[in-house]
Formats: sequence, structure tokens, C-alpha cells
Amino acid sequence: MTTAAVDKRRLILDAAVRVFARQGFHTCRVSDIADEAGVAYGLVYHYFTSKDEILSTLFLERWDVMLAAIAEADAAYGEPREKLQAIAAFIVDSYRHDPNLMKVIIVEVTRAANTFGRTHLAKIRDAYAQIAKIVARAQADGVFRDEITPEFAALAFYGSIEQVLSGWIFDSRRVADEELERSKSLIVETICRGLEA
Amino acid sequence: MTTAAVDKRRLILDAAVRVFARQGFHTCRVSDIADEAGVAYGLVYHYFTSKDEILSTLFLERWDVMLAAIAEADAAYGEPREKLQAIAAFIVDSYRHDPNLMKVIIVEVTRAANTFGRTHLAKIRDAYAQIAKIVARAQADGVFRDEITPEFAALAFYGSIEQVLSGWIFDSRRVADEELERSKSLIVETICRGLEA
Amino acid sequence: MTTAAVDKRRLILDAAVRVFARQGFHTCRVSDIADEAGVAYGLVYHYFTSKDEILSTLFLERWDVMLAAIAEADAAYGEPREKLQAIAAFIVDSYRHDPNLMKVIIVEVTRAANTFGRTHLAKIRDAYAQIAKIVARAQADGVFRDEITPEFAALAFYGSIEQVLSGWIFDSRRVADEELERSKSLIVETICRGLEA
Amino acid sequence: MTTAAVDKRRLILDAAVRVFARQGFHTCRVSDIADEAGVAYGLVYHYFTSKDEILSTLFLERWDVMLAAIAEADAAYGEPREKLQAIAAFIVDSYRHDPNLMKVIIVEVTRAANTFGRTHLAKIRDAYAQIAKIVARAQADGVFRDEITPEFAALAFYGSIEQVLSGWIFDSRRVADEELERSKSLIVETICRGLEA
DNA sequence: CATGAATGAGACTTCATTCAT
DNA sequence: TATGAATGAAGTCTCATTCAT
Repeated sequence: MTTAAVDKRRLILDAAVRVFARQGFHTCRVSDIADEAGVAYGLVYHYFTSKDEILSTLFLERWDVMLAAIAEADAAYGEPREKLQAIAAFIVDSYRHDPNLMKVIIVEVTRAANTFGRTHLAKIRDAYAQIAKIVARAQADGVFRDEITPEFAALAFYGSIEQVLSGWIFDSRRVADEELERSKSLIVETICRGLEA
Repeated sequence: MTTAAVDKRRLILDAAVRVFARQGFHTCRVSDIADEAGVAYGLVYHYFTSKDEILSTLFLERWDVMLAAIAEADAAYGEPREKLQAIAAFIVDSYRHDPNLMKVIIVEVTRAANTFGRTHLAKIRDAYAQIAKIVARAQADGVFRDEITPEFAALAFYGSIEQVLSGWIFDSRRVADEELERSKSLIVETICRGLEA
Repeated sequence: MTTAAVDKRRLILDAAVRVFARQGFHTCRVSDIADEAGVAYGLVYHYFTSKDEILSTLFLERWDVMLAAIAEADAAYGEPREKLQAIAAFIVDSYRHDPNLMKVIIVEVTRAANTFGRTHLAKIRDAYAQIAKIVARAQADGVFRDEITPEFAALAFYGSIEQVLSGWIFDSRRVADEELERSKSLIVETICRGLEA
Repeated sequence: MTTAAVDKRRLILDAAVRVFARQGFHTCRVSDIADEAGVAYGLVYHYFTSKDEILSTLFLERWDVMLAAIAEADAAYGEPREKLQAIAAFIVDSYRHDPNLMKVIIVEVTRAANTFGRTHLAKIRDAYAQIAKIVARAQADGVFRDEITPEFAALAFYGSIEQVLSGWIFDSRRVADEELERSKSLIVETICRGLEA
């Protein structure tokens, strides 16, 4: 496969993001994805074994990037607040860069979590665990107070961000860049202050 | 219809909660609900016009209770922190009382609000708006600081709770009562402290 | 059953005529008939064993009146043209009196003729046979010419009338009384003249 | 698609004619059509959007041929009687060629035009109108007498033919070719003579 | 790789009919 | 008689998936 040639597989995945975001995973047909990608119906099945696998691939691709971003944030900064700030920024930027993809991840993957294999749930927990580890270390260093368990803090932190994103996702109006930018610090302002000793 | 007589409509609704929670809305069949309720297939359609309407009814029933609880929490307490504490307690108790129902509402409705009618989105926003109003008043009273917008605070607050619930929902183990109880204050501890002046 | 009491059976039959005419036999529900009659759902099944039986009853009732009318026309008049004129007049008057009923008989019974028992087909043929007999006698008397078989003449005669009625039935506008009246003689004018020696 | 390849769409259409004729439109199932055609169930929906559309297609296909035949009859002959003779011949030959198709058109569409879309009614009226125009011209030329309106004559003419066909359709015995042949002139004999000056 | 016709299981929904009251 | 809740068979239509080309 040359780089010059259009990567049909990528084409299909990107189309799927738009279609899933627009119509929802269960409501769309495989043919909708093929149409959106401008490829033949059957080609989807050349690259993916099922409709589920497309959503799964999308999630796995993105979540791995996310895990890496969390790890990097942890490594790159010294202060817990900076680490969390970097994570929040990464998620908000992810939304800015591809709102559809984030919508699919938040809306469709959660719903599918029941049906999907345990792999996805484990991946998701990985992220929480990494964040919890950051909190735990901050507590050990005396920067964060002990009352709140790290696991709980991680959920609260991630939940706040996701809900703010959900607000944007279900908002009909386009969210201004400044609002996105401001949100990064607001989240950390709210949560970290609550966590700090 | 006497109260002694079995309310089949209620029977179906309750069965639907269990089935939706177990299999997911899209993955279950109407016949699964009928079987779970122990009634004939057609009876489901005697009481509801569609599978969608069942989910819709479930959500509306519960969300109205929630809106009332928020209003009551606002009225019953003076301190913002107490108000929010009461709201968090109500949501956690809702989960304790009927985890399946909360799972359905969170997984199938709240996060999938786009697929549903505009009515539901509006109802959901109502809740956020009420919480935001509590925050706004607290800010006006100088109890909460101004940096964080009330709307943002509401999303963060509700998001934290929902995520914690999601954690329990997707956890295979049964969550201990003490953990549920402790969570009520942890949420408020985390968020309110972040909000307080 | 006193005469003062409302005859529910009749109520249902009359309602069925309106409903069949409006929605079609296959498209309407038994409950539509009950609603139109203002009686309970189950009562329909107290008086009739099935939806089919209602249509069947309607047809049989009406067709017996028709057969009697043909017989009477045959007996009452001497000239073949007068006999046929009387028959045409009866059918047109039937339409004038209850267009819905005629619509049901023409539209729905024909369609159902396949499924319905042979009884109905036989009844219908009875009418043709009676008309054919009138023609045959006219031919024997030298009033009508022999080239056209009586059976054929009967079909052509009845077919003309039915088609004219169909024209009215599918016409959105209400047909004026004069047009109905004039048609009686036009039919006979057209057909009898073609038959006369 | 080469002509050598089997046209599945045609296969389905032809099977539908047989099934509709045998069981009636409302009484048959789509699976009956698929079975009769020897294709998979879903293929029916690959080519048609609904069961209705199949009947609709059948009617439209055939009725357009009919309209063309009427136009051609009008153009090809000079005498009104010849024109009408040609039309009657065409319809009778249509029956001879495919009795099932004519049965479907007469029983399921022509007499049930109200259930169908306005398109069909308009098409049907087109035919009547064309015949009426032939009559009108004959009247203007003094060949037909004025007493009978052209519209009425058209209905009577077409109705006679249709009823004769109906007679064959609901006759269990196979109609002999000579009878079909003889009918062509009998119809015209009967109707035209009634119309002629 | 690419196409899209072909397959068929399975879903939702309808509604005639029954039955307990 | 009268009611309408309850039953469940059956139908239409959808659509993920396969496969021949």
C-alpha cells in the first residue's frame, strides 16, 4: 500500500465517525457508512469483520492515544495540578479537533460497554487508574489531602470533564474557542482546589 | 381497577428496567420485556405504543422525581453546601434503591439524549439549570467564588456524581452500603470545596 | 328484544358500512367498527363470529334485496326494456340511498370473492342468470336479436351500470340527483338499443 | 447486466402476478412472492420498497401499455366502431395473453382505486377520457348520436368489457379461445349499436 | 481490492380473536 | 348483554453479512 494511494480503511473509519455521530451507532446502517465514505458496500467487510468492529477500532485507536497522553502528562510535569491540567487540556483539545469522534466515544461506547467485550472496560479503567495514581502520589507528597480516595477523585475529575463535553455535544450551537480554552482551567480550578490540602 | 389487582402496566415497566439494564435498550427485544414481565407479547403494545415509549416513560417518571428532589433540596436547606449535599444524597440513594433504573437512565437516556426527542434534553437541562441557580445564588451571597460560572459548576457537579455511579454500574461486584454512604459526602467535599470562596 | 331498545347488531352493521367504505375492509380494524358504532370492542364478537362475517352479512343482506328487486322487475313489467329499466333504476336508487353500502359491495366484495366461499359467487351469478333469462325471453319473443348471447348481454348490462357507479364512487364531488336520474335511462338507452332487434 | 443474465426484478414481478391472482393482494405474504419467484425474501425488498410498490409497478407497467394501445387504435382506424373494436380486442387479447395479470389489475387495482394513490386513479381516468374523446368525435361527425354523453359512453363501454372479463376471471373453467374471439365483436356489437345514430 | 446483488434471520408492530368479569 | 384487558400468531420490513464476479 503506497502512501499516495487513498487509504480506504482510514476513509471508512473517518466516515463511520461522522455517521455514528450523526445517526447513532444502532440507528445507522453499514451502507450509510459506505455511502459516506464513497466506497462500495462490500468493501467495508473487506476491512472490518463487523459493524461492531468499526466502533471498537475507533474506540481503541482513540483510547490508546488518550492513555499515552495521560502517561505523558504525568511524566512531563511535576506538580499534580499541572499534570491534571495537561490531561484536561488534552481531552478538551481532542474535542476541539474532532467533536464527532468524542461524541461517538462518549455516547456510543458507553452504551455499548454492556455488549462489548471486557477489553474496553479494562481500557477505560486503565485511564482512571492512571489518574488515580497521580492523585495518590500527590496525597503521599502531602499536596492533596487524604480524605478523598484516589479512585474517587479520578472518577470525579474525569466525570466533570466528560459532562462538560456532553454539554457541548448536545448543544446545537457551535462552542466558541475561548469557551473551550477557558474550560480547561475551570475544570482544574474546580476539582483540584477541592482536592488540594 | 382496584389496587389489589395487579397493575400490568407497572409490571411491564418494572420488567423493562431489568431487561434494559441487563441487555441494553437496543439489544433487547420487546418479547424479552414481555417474558420478563410474564405477560403476553401483545399486552406491551396495549399499554405502550412502542419500545421507545417504554424507555421514555421510565425516564420521564424518574426525572420528574429528580427535579422535584432538587427543588426540595433547594427549599429545605439554607447553606449551598447542604443543598448540594442533599441532591447528591438523593441521586446516590436512587441508585441504592434501584441500580437498574439508574443504569438505564444514565446509560440509555442521559448519554444518548440526541437520539431521543427534544423533550428529554430539555428535562435534563432543567436539572442542570436548577443546580446552576443554586450555585449562582451562593455566589451572589459570597459563599461561592465567582471564577467558575454556575452552569459550568452544575455540569461538573452532576458529572462527578454520574461518573461515580457509572463506576458502580459497570463494576461487576456489588457496591457496599458504606461506600455508597461515604460517596455522598466525598462528592460534596470535592466539588463544593472547589467552589467555595 | 324490544323495538324501543337500540338494535346493537344493526348499529354495528351500519357502522361497518361506513368504516369499510372509508378505510377499506382490509385496512380497517375491528375496533374501528366498534368505535364507529359506539359499542365495546368485544360486543362485535357477540354478534358476529369474525370480521369476514360482517362483510359477508352486509353483502348477503343487500344482494338478497337485489335479487328480489330483479325478480319483481321481471314480474311487474311486460316489455324487456321496461324490465331492464326497472333493474337499472333499482341499482341507481340503491346508490342514491346508501352510496357507502354500494361502494362496499362493489369494491370490497369483488376483492374478497377470491377468499369468500363459493356462496357469494353463486349469489352473484344468480343475478346475472336472472337478467340473462329476461334477455333470452326477449330474444325468443323476437324483441331482442339473437346475435348476442343472453349471458353476455347480462354481463354487459350489469357491467355498464357498475362502472358508472364506480365512476361516482371514486369521484370526490357529490353527484347531483339529476345526474343519477338521467343515468337510469342512459344505461338502458345504450344497452337495450344495442340489444334490440 | 446482460440480457442473458436472469433479471431477478422481472422474476419477482412475474411471480407477484401469479401470487396476487391466486391469493389476492391482501391475503398473500411477501414471502409467498419470494418463494414463487425462487429468490430470497430480502431480494424483494432490494428491488421494491414495499409490497404496495410491486402492485403499483405491475399496474403502471400494464396501464401504460393500455393507454398506448388506445391511442394507437384511435390513430390507426377511421371509423369509431373500428377504433372501439380495436380497443376491445386489445383488452381481450391482454386477458388471453396473461389472465392473471388482468385479474390483478381489475380486481386489486381498478376496483380498489381509492385505497391506492391518486396517481392510479388519474391514470385510469386517462383511459376513460381517451375513449370518451373517440365517442365525442364520432358524435361531432354525426356517426354516433348525441343523447348519450361521451363520458357515460366510455364508462359503459369499458364497464361492459371489464365485467365480461370478470366473468371469465371468476369462472373456474378455462375459457375457450373462440369465446374470447367472439366476445370482441359482441361487445362492440352491443355497445356501438346502442351508440350509433 | 472492489463491487453490489443476494441471503435470511430477526425485529417491531398489528390486530383478529378470546375470555374473565 | 356488555366490556375491554389479554393473548399470540402472523406479517412487513430491515439490515448485517456473504459471495460471486
